[in-house]
Amino acid sequence: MATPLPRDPIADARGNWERAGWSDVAAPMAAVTAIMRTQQLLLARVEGVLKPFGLTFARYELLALLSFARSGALPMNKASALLQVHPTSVTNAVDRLQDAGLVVRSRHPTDGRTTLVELTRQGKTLARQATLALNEEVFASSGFPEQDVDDLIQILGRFRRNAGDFTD
Amino acid sequence: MATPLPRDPIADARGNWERAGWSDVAAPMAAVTAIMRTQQLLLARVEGVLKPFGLTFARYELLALLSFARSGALPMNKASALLQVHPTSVTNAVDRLQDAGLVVRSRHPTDGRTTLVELTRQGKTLARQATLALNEEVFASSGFPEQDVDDLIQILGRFRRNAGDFTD
DNA sequence: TATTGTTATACTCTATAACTATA
DNA sequence: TATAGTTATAGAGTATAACAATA
Repeated sequence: MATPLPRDPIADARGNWERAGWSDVAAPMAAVTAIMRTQQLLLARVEGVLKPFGLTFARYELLALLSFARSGALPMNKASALLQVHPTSVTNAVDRLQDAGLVVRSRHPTDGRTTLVELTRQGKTLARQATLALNEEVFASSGFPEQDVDDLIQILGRFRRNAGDFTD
Repeated sequence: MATPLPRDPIADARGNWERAGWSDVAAPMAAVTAIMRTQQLLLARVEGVLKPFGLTFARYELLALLSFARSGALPMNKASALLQVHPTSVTNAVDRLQDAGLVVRSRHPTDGRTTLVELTRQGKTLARQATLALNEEVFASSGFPEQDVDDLIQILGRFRRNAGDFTD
């Protein structure tokens, strides 16, 4: 971890915005910037935990998704939709995971256009191990007090719904 | 924007965690995942606004930082520290911005090891235009209600301080 | 010796476009 | 015609290691 700065750079940026005459948007600017930075910190932490497993966050997310799929298998486009990433990103991730022996592709029984992805036994095991590591090393001490966790879930849930992520 | 999902995938993941017996970390997992997704949505929005200016978010951040520097110039390592990115990322960004005529490098007057970065007149103009566009098209309607903005700034500020970003 | 910055290299993820195969 | 997926290609950011120059 780098040396802490003597001052909060985002609070400083907010001050700069206000002095420039943009007071009306200074707070949202600060909030958006803080989300960017927080994501960066959390991602580094998560990837640090996943690295020993040979996984990136994107690939872990796919493994985790599959591990909770009822039938154990998902169509590529379903995975793309649920993970909210581009279809080519899924193709890429599945390629790597398949090379690592963690997933296999198979044909859809009735729709010949569709490719299914499924965890191998090895993939199931690794997904579970990686999840336990994340639970213990990241989520159990996330750095957010309990009330903040609840507030974040509410606030970001409203935002994501508003942004069109889901209708629910 | 892709078709909204019928259900919130993060709420579903939280339910999966609880059913797997990981109730104690289900909420922090959901909060962390929500931050990841929110960052993705915001970044896409920001980069969409910056694209017509030929800027990425990383390069814009550097321009904005320089535009608020008192002397108008910053050492590379100072920029790296304030933006909280790797020094090679700054080298890379400055290379591109210099190619575009938006910044120039110069020698530090007293420390020969240090390289200063400074906005050109063109860089100053573009930084201002891009900022006005972001203010208008992103921050003025960020998708967060005013109270949520304030809460986010508080919650994420606590987290970042706790993570060692700043001491303040 | 320590610091600053660059270079070379490599590895992510992402996106567009063109293409095949199937419905 | 529309959909599903792959391929090729490109570009982004990031990181490590080796190196040069300076303190």
